[in-house]
Amino acid sequence: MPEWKEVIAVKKTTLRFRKGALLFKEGEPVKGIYLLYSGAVKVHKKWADGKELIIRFAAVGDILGHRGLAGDIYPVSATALEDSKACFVSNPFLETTLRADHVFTRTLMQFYAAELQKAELRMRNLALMEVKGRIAEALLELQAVYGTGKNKFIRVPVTRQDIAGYAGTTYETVFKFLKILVDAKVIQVSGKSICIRQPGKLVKMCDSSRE
Amino acid sequence: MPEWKEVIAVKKTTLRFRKGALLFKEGEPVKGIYLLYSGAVKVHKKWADGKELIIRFAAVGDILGHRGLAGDIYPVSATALEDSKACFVSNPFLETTLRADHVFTRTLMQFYAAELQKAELRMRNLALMEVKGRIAEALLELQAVYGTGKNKFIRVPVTRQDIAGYAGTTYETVFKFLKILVDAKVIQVSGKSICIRQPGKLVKMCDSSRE
DNA sequence: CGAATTATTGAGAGCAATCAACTGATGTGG
DNA sequence: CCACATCAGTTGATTGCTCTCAATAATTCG
Repeated sequence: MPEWKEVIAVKKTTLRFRKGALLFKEGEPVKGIYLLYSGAVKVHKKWADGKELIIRFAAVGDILGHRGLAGDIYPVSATALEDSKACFVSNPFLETTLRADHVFTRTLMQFYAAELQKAELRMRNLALMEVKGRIAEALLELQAVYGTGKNKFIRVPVTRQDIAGYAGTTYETVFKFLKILVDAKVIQVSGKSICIRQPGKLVKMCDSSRE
Repeated sequence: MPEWKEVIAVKKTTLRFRKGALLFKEGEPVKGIYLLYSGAVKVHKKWADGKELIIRFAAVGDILGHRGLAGDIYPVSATALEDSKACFVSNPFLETTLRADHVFTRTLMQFYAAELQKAELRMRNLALMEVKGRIAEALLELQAVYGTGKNKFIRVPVTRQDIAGYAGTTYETVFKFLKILVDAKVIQVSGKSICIRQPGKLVKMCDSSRE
């Protein structure tokens, strides 16, 4: 866990969340931010018809709920992908820290700037890549965020529904494309775990000429 | 212009940019940030085949190039939509200000947080809305950013190419949909100017049930 | 006035969403 | 133990939208 994040981790109000539990919900008043201690969390935003887009996947050490710093209500929801623990930092405590520790404030600002760059990259991908490419993106992103364990399998249980939610497509489309990838031996699926066997081929199959 | 931005505007190194001129370019080393004094600027990001996505439209008072704070090179380009003036703030000066003025640093951080929220909203729209809805978004966004002058026309010259670039679609598709909107008397076009006559109907025609 | 660029329009193809059907696993009541 | 229901996972067919390409019209510019 990056050192700077320990500044806010001093306040050890650790909360536990069962798989599927909500850390916070879109529209609720902002009470503070969370620092993920263990587990995995998805941040998502609703749309019509029960559709939603997964904004990002958060791993151990990541900050959650910081979007709320700009307003009074959370613009997104956060749901545990597996049993997780998170350190909760209340707004008053955060305020005090921001006022007292200017280095921390600057580091947090740079963290925001970096998040913004990622968001822009993702905006571009969502707008210009076609669905296959976005699904590939989702897989690569999951691996980048959570890493791989034994057998090179991605270290988090993901449903096809989640992949669809991240790629901005439907369950069925994800299903069909994953099947193609499995048949081509580019990836391997076992239960809720996925293993990327040939990342290069994966990218190539999405013909999405990268920047 | 918001007061707080004047903190960095003290340094009056005002630069002029002709319509179409680049303020900075994707991939170039970051030299500083810009504060737009007059005119209008688009921020865009390249992709394959000469395609690009317009990340945002900036109006007078907006900050440009701040994404670069997180890295050494600009992740995006900025191009003047019309003759513009921008106050350039070099990195060293910005560094000094950030170190000295902590209130400014905090305000800038909150600005980032707000930008992040906007980016997420846009991510969701780009991923889940269909093309018509995204074009409508583009029009409404342009009006929100630049406002309207006499005749209620949006106060900036926009090409259909730019609308396509913002909506993540093609020139022809924008052309055809705008024609439908004009025929339905929802909007009005005159040269490079656009006027939204019936915003409600515009939203409805995109069937995109809003949040 | 001719050339080159840009605007406009139509036809066609391809992709992905939707819908519907099927499979198999699990559970429930008789 | 079996018949039935339920539900998630899986697959195919269809439809509609949007991109691409191409052809024509209009405009700018030399």
